[in-house]
Amino acid sequence: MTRETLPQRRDDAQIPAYAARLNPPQREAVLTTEGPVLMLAGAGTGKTAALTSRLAHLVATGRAWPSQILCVTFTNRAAREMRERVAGHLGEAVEGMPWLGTFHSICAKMLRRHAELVGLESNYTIIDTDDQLRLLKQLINDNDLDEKRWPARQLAALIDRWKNRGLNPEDLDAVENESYANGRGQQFYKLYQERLKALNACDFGDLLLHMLNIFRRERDVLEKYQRQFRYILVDEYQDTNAVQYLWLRLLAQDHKNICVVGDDDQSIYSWRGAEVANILRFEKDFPGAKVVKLEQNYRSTLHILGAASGLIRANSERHDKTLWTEHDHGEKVRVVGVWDAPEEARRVGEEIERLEREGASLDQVAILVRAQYQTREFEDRFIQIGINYRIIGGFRFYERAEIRDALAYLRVIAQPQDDLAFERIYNQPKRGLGAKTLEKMHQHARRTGMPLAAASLQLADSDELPARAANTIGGLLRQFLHWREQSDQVTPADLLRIVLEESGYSTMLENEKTAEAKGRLENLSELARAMEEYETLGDFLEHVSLVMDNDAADDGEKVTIMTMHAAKGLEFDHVFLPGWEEGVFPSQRAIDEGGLASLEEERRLAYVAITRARRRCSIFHAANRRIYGQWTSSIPSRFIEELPDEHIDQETTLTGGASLWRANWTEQEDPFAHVSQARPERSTARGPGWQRALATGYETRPARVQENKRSAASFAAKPRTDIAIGARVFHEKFGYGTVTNQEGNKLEIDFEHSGTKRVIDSFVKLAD
DNA sequence: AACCACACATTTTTT
DNA sequence: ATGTGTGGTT
Repeated sequence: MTRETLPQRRDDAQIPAYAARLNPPQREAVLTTEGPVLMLAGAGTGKTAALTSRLAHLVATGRAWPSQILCVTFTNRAAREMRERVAGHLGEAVEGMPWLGTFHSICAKMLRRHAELVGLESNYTIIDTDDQLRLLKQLINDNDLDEKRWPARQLAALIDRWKNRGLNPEDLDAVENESYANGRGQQFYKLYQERLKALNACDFGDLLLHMLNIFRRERDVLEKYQRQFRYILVDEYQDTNAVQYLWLRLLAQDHKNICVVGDDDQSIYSWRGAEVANILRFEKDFPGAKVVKLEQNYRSTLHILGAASGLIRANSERHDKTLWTEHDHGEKVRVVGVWDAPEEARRVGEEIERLEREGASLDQVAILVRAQYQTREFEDRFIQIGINYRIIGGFRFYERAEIRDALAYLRVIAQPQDDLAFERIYNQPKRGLGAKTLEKMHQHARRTGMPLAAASLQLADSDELPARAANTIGGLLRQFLHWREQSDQVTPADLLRIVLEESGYSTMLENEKTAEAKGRLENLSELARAMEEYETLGDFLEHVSLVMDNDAADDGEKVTIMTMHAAKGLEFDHVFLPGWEEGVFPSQRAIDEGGLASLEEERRLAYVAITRARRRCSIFHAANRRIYGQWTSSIPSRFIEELPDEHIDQETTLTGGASLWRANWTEQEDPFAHVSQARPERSTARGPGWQRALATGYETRPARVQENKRSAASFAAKPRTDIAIGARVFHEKFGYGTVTNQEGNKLEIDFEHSGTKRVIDSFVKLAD
């Protein structure tokens, strides 16, 4: 961020390298090591530089070892950037910082050590939103609630909100409880938590909440961490929610060496529980806090800064800051009105081509949109005219079906209690197992309290299932036992390859001779490749669940297309901001639901977006746009009017000035007339990765899976004590019979009408 | 148990 | 418009 070299000072000799390029406020923030520090850092004012220098300073002056500093960020990207820059300061001499990471990854790490305190094992699974939703659906259906009337999504959102606020089920008040299914909110929250515990799993919110609960309940654990972390640094403090705040406060309350950095003008996450209030009341929480304001902007030209500052001034709830810069005016922010969205994409495309001709790097060009659906228009256009682009966010690598299937296999191997994963793949590839078999397995699992996989294995060893299904299930489960043994002996990547072959998953895709299947296979070998750097399966799975970003091989220069939210913390020479229309930005939701508060949040988002630009910023608005397949006309965003005139240049492709804008488009006869050019086919080009994967090859011989009595037995539930050899019993399917043999909870029964069968004790009742 | 057709919501944003 | 999830059909 700090690209400028400040005038050299005479006393340089006494200033360590990491502080030499800092301005006076930054330096103050770095050198004030003891006690609470609040760093109010406007956009582009070099807060990361200050933060990383502070880290370097703490280590270099011997105040703390890297392992004694807790440094929390909000996103993985920020953590990565921080790590790299600290490494730059400290050199190779110091081993990386173990406690630098996102709230979630740090809590996950802590929780592995203390899992037993909240009823989990240390190899617990972190489930994602998808699994969470499936789980909740099951709960809702099992408890005779109409999922149509009380959607799982709604419950998921509520639970998330509660967890963000640090509330356990028993902490809910009547109002909260009432918010789902007529007062069953608490009941379902509690059921959900119990279910997670049984699955040895937790969701994202739990990572924080469990650790907070532990800190609240277990003094000694808290004190251990309080002693360990002599210094605490928090990035993007304006984005912290209640749990994060409480968690930090507990950790810092002893020595109070906590330094938080943030900017209330860049608070754009209130919808997920972030409380700007946290940053506003920091001085009350930590009396005597040193407040440092960073106001010199090193990033943008004066016009860009002026436009952004003018816009944000329209907000009422904010700390007034005066950003200034030594840069020159540069070009004014351009505001361009066009007829419709395709024209918008054409214009942006043309300008990018011009920038390219002028020698600009595409890596320095970004298109920032309000919502994901806006990316499509640009994607189509760029494919057509051949501009390289990358879309950040959107469909993620780890969310693709084949990747999730592969991960599900690995999860079952790593964590036999992971029912959700097992359910996902028990018939994938198709094994001829269906809903009926699943129902049987569920029943048995519930009756015995065993995990689904274990219950299924036991079931398969009995005669409860049709022979074919039993064989299939038994075979699959024994494969899992085999893979589980392998998992200690081969690398995670090889394990995946073995599993994909032996399970028939690869074969399934190979038989499907479509381009799509090829792509899937390629994705899977990409996954295996990505796994090479992990030593244990557990490490890899944790990485996958916490670090969902996909920075796979980025070859060549590309234009970046992403949401404004995702762009926070980034900077580009050239920024395009399309879709500044009422209803798109500010979004319709913000307009009709949230009142002033959400409108101000949208405005902060606009501020964030504009301040990403270093040299040039162009704002577009279209008169017509297709949203959800519907053509809609719209008027320019109110944010455009709020930009100070002296910093912008307006233009429109329509006849007449901007003032006639509205009259112009309403009178146009046929808004659809020129919109109908054919779209090019989506490119399906595939790299050579897939052929390479085939050529490389590996053992493809099917597994020879031997009986594994030991592991099977280790799954077994407690045998019943009320049944003995000779007892007369009743079985729903086979009728009455006499027990002729008992081995653990497996019975051999001579049935009066069905002959001799092996069944599981929980399936029979004692006959009277 | 696999396949197909229809209805439906979905589009903010992320760990 | 597009994708998902449900329900009905073969």
